[in-house]
Amino acid sequence: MKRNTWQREAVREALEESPGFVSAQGLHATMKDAGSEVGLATVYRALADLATEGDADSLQQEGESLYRACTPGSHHHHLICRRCGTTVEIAADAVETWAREVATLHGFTQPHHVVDVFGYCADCSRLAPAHRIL
Amino acid sequence: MKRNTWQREAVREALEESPGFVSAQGLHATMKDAGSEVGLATVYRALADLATEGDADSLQQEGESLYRACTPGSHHHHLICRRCGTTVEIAADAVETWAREVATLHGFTQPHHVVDVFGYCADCSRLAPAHRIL
DNA sequence: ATCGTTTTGACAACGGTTATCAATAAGCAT
DNA sequence: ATGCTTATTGATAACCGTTGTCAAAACGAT
Repeated sequence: MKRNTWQREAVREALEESPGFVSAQGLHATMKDAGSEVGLATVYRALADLATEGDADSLQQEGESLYRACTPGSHHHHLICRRCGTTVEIAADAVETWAREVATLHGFTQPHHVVDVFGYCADCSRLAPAHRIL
Repeated sequence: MKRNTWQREAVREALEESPGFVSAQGLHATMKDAGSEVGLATVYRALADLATEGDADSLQQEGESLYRACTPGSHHHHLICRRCGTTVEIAADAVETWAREVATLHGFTQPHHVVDVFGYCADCSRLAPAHRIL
């Protein structure tokens, strides 16, 4: 049976207070700074649980998993700032149906999809002129 | 100045002969089995170069980077079989414009996007009935 | 309070990737 | 061809995020 511990709840709360996507290690550091004495392994486990339960979104960037609290049950995608990490949730039914259709068209079943848009948010666009070509 | 070595060319050719996405280590093993004596580090470097030059697509799955040769210059996405790795290149102008629009709408600049669809291809759907719920 | 089972957490181990650095070889100039 | 400069190679070590280990702690039912 699944048990409720203050650690898991602390991770959930810390995640909800984080503005954008955070890494497990980052969240652990934040929590430690805030005085919460939670083990690193526990943070990893709690985040993985939250993700499988649908209470958190996760994405992979540069070899590490990033997490973000999300409204449970709703399927959506993200618009993420490459510099500051600010994230906007975006829903796009058109993309959902497109993904399903293109999969079926090629005989694929049980389709999943990964759709994320990265860029520089308004603020960071202002601060950082294009010294990055991409 | 950029130099041409037989190692880099060997990696390019091995990648082009691979049917789906391959990992750096997998490609290295394949090449070694085929008698090509190329260092692992070199394979990593060559694949990274190919990806930045636009001659290879890359995606991240389960903590590792996978690569695939692609027609240079063309932007497209993939429909990937979760079981056998077979890959279909898909073009979707609708998704391209959608990504650009949603980014601009929220004030984001220099938008990139990651759009990949995973599923079980026709063959694998037949072989593996749904003992995986997702 | 007691008990059985789950969870925790410090640390080791793991796996993919990158850095190191001496040895090699590509490409240019002569 | 020869030498020279410098990018590249490759064996290995280091790195870093993540997961396994396992004894100790604690949840929840009784």
